[in-house]
Order: sequence, then structure tokens, then C-alpha cells
Amino acid sequence: MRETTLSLKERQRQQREELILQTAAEVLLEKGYHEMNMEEVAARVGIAKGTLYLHFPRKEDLVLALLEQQMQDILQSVHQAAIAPGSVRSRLECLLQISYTRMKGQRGRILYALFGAVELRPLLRERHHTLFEQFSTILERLIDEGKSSGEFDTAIPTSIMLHTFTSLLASYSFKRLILDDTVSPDELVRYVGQIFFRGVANPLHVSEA
Amino acid sequence: MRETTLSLKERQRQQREELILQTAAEVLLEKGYHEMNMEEVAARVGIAKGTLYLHFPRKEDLVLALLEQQMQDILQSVHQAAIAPGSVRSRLECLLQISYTRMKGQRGRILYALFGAVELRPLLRERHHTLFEQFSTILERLIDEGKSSGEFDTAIPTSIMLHTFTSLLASYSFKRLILDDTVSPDELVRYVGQIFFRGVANPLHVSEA
Amino acid sequence: MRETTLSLKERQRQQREELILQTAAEVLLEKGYHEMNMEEVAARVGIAKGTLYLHFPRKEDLVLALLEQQMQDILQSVHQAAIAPGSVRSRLECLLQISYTRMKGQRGRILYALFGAVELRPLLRERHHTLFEQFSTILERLIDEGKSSGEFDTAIPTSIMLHTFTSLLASYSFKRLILDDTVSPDELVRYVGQIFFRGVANPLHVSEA
Amino acid sequence: MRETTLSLKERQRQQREELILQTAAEVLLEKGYHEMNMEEVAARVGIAKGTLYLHFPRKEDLVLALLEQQMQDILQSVHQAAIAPGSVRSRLECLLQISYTRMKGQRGRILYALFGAVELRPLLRERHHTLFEQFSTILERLIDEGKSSGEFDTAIPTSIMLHTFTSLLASYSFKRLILDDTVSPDELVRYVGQIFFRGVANPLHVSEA
DNA sequence: CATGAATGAGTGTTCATTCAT
DNA sequence: TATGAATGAACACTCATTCAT
Repeated sequence: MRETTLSLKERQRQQREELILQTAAEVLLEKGYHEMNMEEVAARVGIAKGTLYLHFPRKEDLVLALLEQQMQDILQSVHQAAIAPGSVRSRLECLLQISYTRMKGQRGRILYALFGAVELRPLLRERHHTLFEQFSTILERLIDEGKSSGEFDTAIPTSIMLHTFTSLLASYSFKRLILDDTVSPDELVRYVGQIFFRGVANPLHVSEA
Repeated sequence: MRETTLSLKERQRQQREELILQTAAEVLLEKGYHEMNMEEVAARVGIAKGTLYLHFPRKEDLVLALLEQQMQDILQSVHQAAIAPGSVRSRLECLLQISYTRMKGQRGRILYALFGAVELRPLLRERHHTLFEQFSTILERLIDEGKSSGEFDTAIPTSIMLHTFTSLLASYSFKRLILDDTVSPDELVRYVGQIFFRGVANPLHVSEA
Repeated sequence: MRETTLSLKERQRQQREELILQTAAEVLLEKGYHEMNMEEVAARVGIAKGTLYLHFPRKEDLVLALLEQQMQDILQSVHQAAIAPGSVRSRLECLLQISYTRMKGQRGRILYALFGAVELRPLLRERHHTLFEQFSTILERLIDEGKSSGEFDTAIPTSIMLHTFTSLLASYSFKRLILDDTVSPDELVRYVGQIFFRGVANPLHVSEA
Repeated sequence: MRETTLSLKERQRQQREELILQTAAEVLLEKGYHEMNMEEVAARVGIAKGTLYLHFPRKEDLVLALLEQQMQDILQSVHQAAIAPGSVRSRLECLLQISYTRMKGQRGRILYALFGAVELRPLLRERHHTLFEQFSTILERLIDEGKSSGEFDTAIPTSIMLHTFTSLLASYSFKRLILDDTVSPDELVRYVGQIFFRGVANPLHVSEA
């Protein structure tokens, strides 16, 4: 019973923390890092400023937690996509799908807002770097697998493929396209997949598609 | 004679304005929009804060002028590339070349810094939209020309090609690659060109490359 | 039996209160009145902030209790010294001894820390005044005794002697000397005694020293 | 004429700075370092908070300037007293006179208020130390001169005399006595001088007093 | 009684903007 | 026209105090 009580409190605490993060994300998207002020975040959550500081002792911490959440979320997706069955192409398309779908939602745009604040860069860089390394490593392995299996053109360096893919995965242009409902995420995946995979295809390989 | 005097003054004024813009660009890149303060810009230019305000009555105006300049600059490049002789591919590759080369330089990074400041977006959006429309129009015509000439696959919608191209043109991933000297702009143009143009190539067309 | 239980509880309560006071004294010395925060005091004592407030409903009260304790402590010493046998000089030297020895210890420095906080003065003043009156009264009687017995020069007003003595008793300069181990309390007593008692000696009196 | 204009502005600036320092001193004495807030200082001076920060970029700087002013002031007095003609006793009495007279005025109490703020100590210590060293050096020389000339008892170490004198010079007890108008500075000098100089007198020397 | 989560008033500091000279 | 001193709104963060559990 003691345990239940504790975990109840703890659960409530985590629920509120999650609420704070969601709210902060909203404000961040509306106003950017600088215009987001702690008072307003607190007010929107419905708590006092002091309470907000109990959860996140610095504005930076709040924003860093947001970053962490997003990054973990993304890394998770990448992991799952990477270990899915099927061709490398299908797995990478799955990633495109996830990314484009997220663009419609709020969460997909937080990273943009965060990286916008130049003064946060030093802070973000380190954590971002670590996760980005993991992210890159997974994708590189996937691409190399595609090369080994004969799907991809071995003449194109893996790092080029990786960054080309990344450019298409996290593209501001596509984000606008999707937010304006000019294309659906599904369509976009189809077309971008078509272009990219034709582009990196092994010229000698007979695609099953 | 009155006119000459005026135009001399006017010329000096414009020279100073240009200097202000250059300086502002520097500071913007170093510190981002919020950390860039009017005092410092004025000091670096070597004028008083009040004088700075004679040229740009709000901080926003300064930054908007910077945006305008950059956009015009880009539009100019796009124009020139568009009317150059040669295949559509060669002309688009020329654009990639310009973009990647600019990434190494300061000026190419200003737009990133500007768009980073979420709170500027409403301001930027309008002007940006107009210029982006022009930019898009030119590229769309180019792409359509490529489709007509048989270079490009007509099955892929022009807007998709446009935004895919744009994603590769102004890619944060590539910017990092280039700033880290992992690839030269030239190499990058070659590889990205290869991937993109294979990707959008007309399957029936025999490339001259 | 009820009584015993209560007094047990009461004893525990007083023990804790004493612990709080000791801890508060430590923090006060380390950080001064303002930097001393209730949270830290509670944490160091090992109780919750709320519990601390059960004992001392305001920060001021805590600090006032500390003052009281110190003052009573000092008053006690003065009392004992005053009723000791021997010459007035020997009794006053005993007080010097006590004071200088205390300077090495923590407790002797608390009053300095407290009086340092100018904003506490109104609060301290009243209580301090009462106790200081008592303190003064005792010393004045002692000095007058010294005058009657022929030890001290009756031409010097008692209040002057008192405050001169007090200046030497609670001197910041001597505190530094002693904390830096430049002199030992014993030595200091000897020299200061020599100077002061020569200074106030009855010119006609043949000292026994 | 240019020069005159500049020096006029500069003079006004310094006048205001002096006004700020005076005001800050007042507030400091009334409320202590922590309760003194920049807003109020500015308001009392009749300027905006921002203007205050043009003169003193940190609260600390304001308070440090105050310290400097006081210390220089004191050092100045000590210097002048030290080089005055007459016996060492008369010169030291002159210092007592200055100190006790200052106690009536506001300025004499600022150092007490400043040293009260424990958190300022590290800041103050360094500067204070330097000046205190100078102060001590001058007084030590004076005391040694008194010993050489036969005025003072060579059996008492110079440092003891110095600190005893300092204790009497800057005594909180005497400050109260003077602020309460219990004694006049003049009287106090006479009595304290009598006590101290009898106390440190060379037993073999025939005083001219 | 004991707890510690919640509160919100208070304050140092920055900086875009104005305006008298 | 050019200046830069003056302004004051804005904001992160702290901490004494309260009170529901």
C-alpha cells in the first residue's frame, strides 16, 4: 500500500512533467526559444512558476528534456525500421513514412525550433551528436547492407547516400508541402522513394519492384 | 549640381547601408538573431546606435533587409542558371554548385540563421513567400522543360521534383558535410547530381552523359 | 506518567531545537544571513522544511533564537567572571580570556555574522539592548568596584572605561589576529590587559601585580 | 570650446555618479546590502534603472565603488595624520579625532554595512587587504617611531599596539556612544587617548603632557 | 506531528527604442 | 544628420512561507 501511494505520486509527477513538456513544445513552436517564457509555460500548464522550476531547474533543462524526448523518439523509430524484415529500400521507405507523418504533427517540428536558437547549439550539439552518431551508424549499416545485397550502387560512397537520404528525410521543403496538404505523406514517400532509390540503385541489379 | 551632391550623399548612404548589412550578417551568424544586439552591430560598423536606427528603424527591418538581399542574390543565381545554355540537368547542377559553394561562405548560412528564429517567421514568411514563388516558378519551368525535352520522367509530378531538388539544394546535412570538409562542393555536386538525375530520368531517354 | 511522556517528547523537541540552532549557526557563519536558506538548514539537520517551521515560524525567529542563545551564553560568562574572587583586574582579564578564546571557536563569531545583516538590526536591537543593558550593568558595577577599591582611576568616567573595555573585548582586529594565529588568546590577554589596566589604573595606587 | 563642452558633460556625469554613490550609501545604511535594490537606488536618485547600470554595470560594482571611496578617504586621513608635526601621540589622537567625528556622519558607517554582507567578503577582501596593508604599514611606522623616541613601551609588540589602537579607532561600542550623544568625539578622544597612551607609555619616559 | 510540493513576490540584468543636443 | 545617454519593459530564477496529506 505504501508502494502504491508512492507510485501514485510518482505517476502524477510524471504525468505533469509530460504535460509540461507538451505545453513547452507548443509554446516553443509558436514563439521560438526566446519568446517562450517560463511564466507563460507555467500559466498554460496551470501551475506556478516555482512549480515549473521544481521539474526543470533551468529553462535550458526544459528544452533539453524536450530535445531528448524527440531524439529518443526518432532513434526508436530508426531502430525499429532498421530491424524490420524486407528489402533495405522498404525499410528506408518506412523511415520516410514515419518522418513525413510526423511532420504533420507537432512533435516533428520541435527539433527545428530548437536548432533555431543559435545560443542553444553548444548545449544541443553534444547530446545531439551522440544520438546523431547512433542514427548515422544504423543508417550506414543499412545502406551497406543494401550495397552488399546488390540493391545499391557501390560506386556511390555510403556517406553521400546517407546524407542525401537524411536531406530528404528531414526536409524543410517537404514539411511545407505536407503542412499545406499539397501532398499526403504516403504519396510523398512513394515519389521520393522512387527518385532516391532509382538514383542509388545498382545499375546491374534487377529490382524486384 | 544639386543632383550630383544628392546622389553622392545617396551613394555614401547606400555604401554604409551595405556595410551595416554585412556586419549584421556576421553578427547574426556568430550569435543568432536574439544575441545579435543593435549596439554591437553599430559598434562593429563604427557608427552610433542612433545612426543605425536612421537606416533601419527596427531590428526586424535590419534583418528583413538582410533576408531580402540574400533572397535576391539567390534569385539572381537561379535566373542566370536558368537561362544558361545546355541541358536542364547541367543547369540544375550549376545551381547545386552555387549552393554548395555558398555553404562554405558566410552568406550561404544567413538564411539558416534567420529562419532559425521562429519568432521571425511571420515576418519572413510573407516576403519569403513572394520570392520563393518566383524561385519555384523558374525551377518549375526548368523542370517542365526537362520533361518536354525528354530528359525527365513525366510520371513524377513537377512539384515533387522541385521540392526534392530544393531539399538537396538547401540541405542542413550537406552543409555540415561541407563545413567539416568531408566532401568538396564539386564532389558533392557530382554525386548528388548522379543520384537525383538518375532518380528523375526519363526511363526511355538515352542520356548523353 | 503522562508527565514523563510529555517531558520525554519535550526533551526530544528541545534536543532537536538545539540541533537546529547549531546547524543554523554553522550555515550562518559560512554564508551569512541572506545566503542561509531554510531549505539547507533543514536538510543539514535532516528534517523537512515544514518541521523547521514548526520550531521557528519565521527565518527571523530562528536567527533571533540564535542571538538569544549567544547573548545568554555571554551574559552567563560575564556573570560568573563578575562574582569570581580576586581583583577587578583579574576578573576582567578572565572575561578577555573567555572572549578571545571564543573567537577561535565558531560560536564566538555568530554575533558578528548576525550584526552584519543590517536589515536584522531593528529586530536584534531591542533584544540586544535589554541584554546589553544587563551586560553593561554588571561591568559597570565591576568597574565601580575597581574605582572604590582604588584599582582604577576615578577621573575616567565609568562609561568610558566600560566601552573602551568592550571595544577591546569584541574587537574585529583581534579576531583576525587570533584566527590567523598571529597571537594566542593567552598572549593577547596579557598584552591587552597590560595596556588597558595601565591605562585606567589609579595613578596613586600601588598595583599588586 | 569643444573641450569645455566635453568636460561639462564629464563633470555632470561625475556629479551624478557621486549622487548615485551618496544615495547608495544611504540605502545601504538603511537596509543593508541585500535589501538595497537597484530599482530603489535609481528611483531615489531620480533616474531609470537602466541609467544606473550605465554607471555601475553590476550591483557589486556600485558597492565596490563605495568601498573604494571610503577606503581612499580613510587612507588619506591616515596619511595626513602620519606626516603631521608633533608627537606620535598627538598624531594618533588626531586619527582618533577623525574617526570619531566620522562616526557621527553617514560615511563612517558604510564600511560596517558592507562588511556585513558575508557574500561580498571575497570581493571586498582583496581590495580591502591591499589598503589595509598600507594602513597598517603607516601606523606601524608611527608606532615604531614612538618607540624609538622613547614615548612608547618597547616591551609591547608593535602589532599588539597597532591592533589595540585599531580596535579603539573603529569600535562599534564607541560608535553607539557617539550616535547616542553620550559623549562628544572630542571628549572621547581625550579619554581614550589617556587610557591608550598611558597603557603603552614607556614607563621610564617623562611625558611632556 | 511531520512532510515536501506548491506558491508567487521580489530582484538583478539586458536591450530595443527614443530623443535632446 | 549623427550621436549616445536615458529609458523601462521584460524575464530567468530564488526562496520564505503555506498547507494538504
